[in-house]
Amino acid sequence: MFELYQLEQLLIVADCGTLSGAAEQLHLSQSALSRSMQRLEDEIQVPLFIRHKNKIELNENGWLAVDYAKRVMEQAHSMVSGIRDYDRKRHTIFVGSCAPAPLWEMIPALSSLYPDLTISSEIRDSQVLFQGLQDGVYHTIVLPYPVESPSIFCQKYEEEHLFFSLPPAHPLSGSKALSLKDLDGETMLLRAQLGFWNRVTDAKMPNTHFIVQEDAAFNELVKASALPSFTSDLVIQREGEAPNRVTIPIKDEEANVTYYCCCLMKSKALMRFLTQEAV
Amino acid sequence: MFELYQLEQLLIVADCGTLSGAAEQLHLSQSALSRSMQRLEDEIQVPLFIRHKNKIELNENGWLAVDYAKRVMEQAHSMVSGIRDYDRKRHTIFVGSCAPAPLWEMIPALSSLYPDLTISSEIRDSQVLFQGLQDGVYHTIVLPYPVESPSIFCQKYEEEHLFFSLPPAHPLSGSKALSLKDLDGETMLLRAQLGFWNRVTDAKMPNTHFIVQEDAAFNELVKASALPSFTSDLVIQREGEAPNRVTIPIKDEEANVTYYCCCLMKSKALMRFLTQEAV
DNA sequence: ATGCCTTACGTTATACGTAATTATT
DNA sequence: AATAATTACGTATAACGTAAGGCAT
Repeated sequence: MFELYQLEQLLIVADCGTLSGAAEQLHLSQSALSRSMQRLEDEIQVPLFIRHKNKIELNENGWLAVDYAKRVMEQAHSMVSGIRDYDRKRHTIFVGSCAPAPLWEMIPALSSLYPDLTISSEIRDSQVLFQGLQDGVYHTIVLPYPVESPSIFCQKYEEEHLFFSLPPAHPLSGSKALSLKDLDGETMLLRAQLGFWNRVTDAKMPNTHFIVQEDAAFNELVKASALPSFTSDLVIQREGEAPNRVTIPIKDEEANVTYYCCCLMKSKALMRFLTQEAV
Repeated sequence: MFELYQLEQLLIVADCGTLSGAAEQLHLSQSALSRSMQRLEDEIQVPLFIRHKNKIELNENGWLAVDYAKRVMEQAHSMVSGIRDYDRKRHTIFVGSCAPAPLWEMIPALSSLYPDLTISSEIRDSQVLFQGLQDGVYHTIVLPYPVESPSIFCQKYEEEHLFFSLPPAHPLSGSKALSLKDLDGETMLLRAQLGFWNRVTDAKMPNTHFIVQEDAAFNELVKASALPSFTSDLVIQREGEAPNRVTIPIKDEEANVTYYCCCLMKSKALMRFLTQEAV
């Protein structure tokens, strides 16, 4: 049987039109390539080239062979990528969360518990997460409500409480507590990728103009801006109090969420990280 | 990139379950196969085997690799057979005839005119031949009637006249000439693969019982039998008079046919054989 | 004790590079 | 003269076989 490297060479030869050009691309001598193509013809037992004295060109068989070779090489490459993907997935824990905060402790906890595995996380709507858990897209998900199902293991993870983060000069910065609607209509800064929190703000602050900023630049932007924004107990726990900002509790019950960590019952072992200390 | 020989080896290993068994099938030493599979893993950069101290087995990646490898090897094999088929067809003249007799001279004539080509012939119904000519299935066909079409080149080839071949003891063996219906109802010997002649006999001799015999054994059977059969001027020209048989002309006009040789106008050059002497 | 896999080491086969040859532009 | 392909010959590399070692049944 011929070998894949010969098919690769054939494709380059077809592309170049000359052996010498193809040989150069292949970092191979002209003569080596010439003989390699001869061996290919010998293997198939059919001429693939029309040989002139100082010119070689593909004949009809040759062009057909090129078509076949492309398909075989594609197959071979998709074999490599397919297996690599499969292996990667086998070594990855896929986590889906309705909000960013739970991931901050979960990912390190899972990493330290499964040091050989990769943790892949994404923030999605709760319904998408729930469906994805059942479809095997996620190994574990974090929802803002508990799930009751015999096939799903669900456990309370942590709470998060939303606060307004106001510049001291803001008219309401002296308040003890505020409602979401109290700031509705203003322009606010908002982190990107907030997950289900966006549902809350959209519902309760329909007239607010949100300037959405990626996580990385968000804190800088807040520091340099006089616009109100949000923070939460988990954010503060992670990043400390924002300098030059007043943190004011939000009275709405939507501002308080309890996260629940779920996985399929058969993967219950995964949840060991809940009972261990995070690193 | 890995090579096809490694995929072939992988398939045998998967089939055998052990390296030593596979190595034997592959006429290869155990150690060579062991290293070859290690190289395969190195190429894909993913483990394919679970290695115990004195046992090796495919892991999940490995089984997936086997699936892929099967497909790649199939592709490679179909590449070889596809190209060979294509090449063979490029070197074959496909001839279709409504009856066997015209082929007896045509095939040698074409062979001597195109010594590098293979001649493939078959006997089919006239409509099938006509369609096949237009579809490119046949390069040239022989019909029992002329064709008038601007895209088809058609030329008279030769005539054939049907005779009864009777044993001397047959009641009608003294006749000067007979009609097909004169023998209808008897049991007759008939060559297989007679093409359009079968239409004639079926139509005009509906009550006759035909014992059909392959060409090879037909003459022997006729010699040893007292049953009537057919012959023709072209058969006699080819094989000589049958011994101990009386040849009687058939009066029906269907017993006389003129063969026409047709090809697509664009392949008219093919028909040079018509103007040359047969070998 | 036998079977099975891996590793080390020396060998062989196969593909390679260099160079010479021929032919074309 | 320059470009391009093939062929001959010596070489290098990559796969191979043998043999040794470890481990399990």
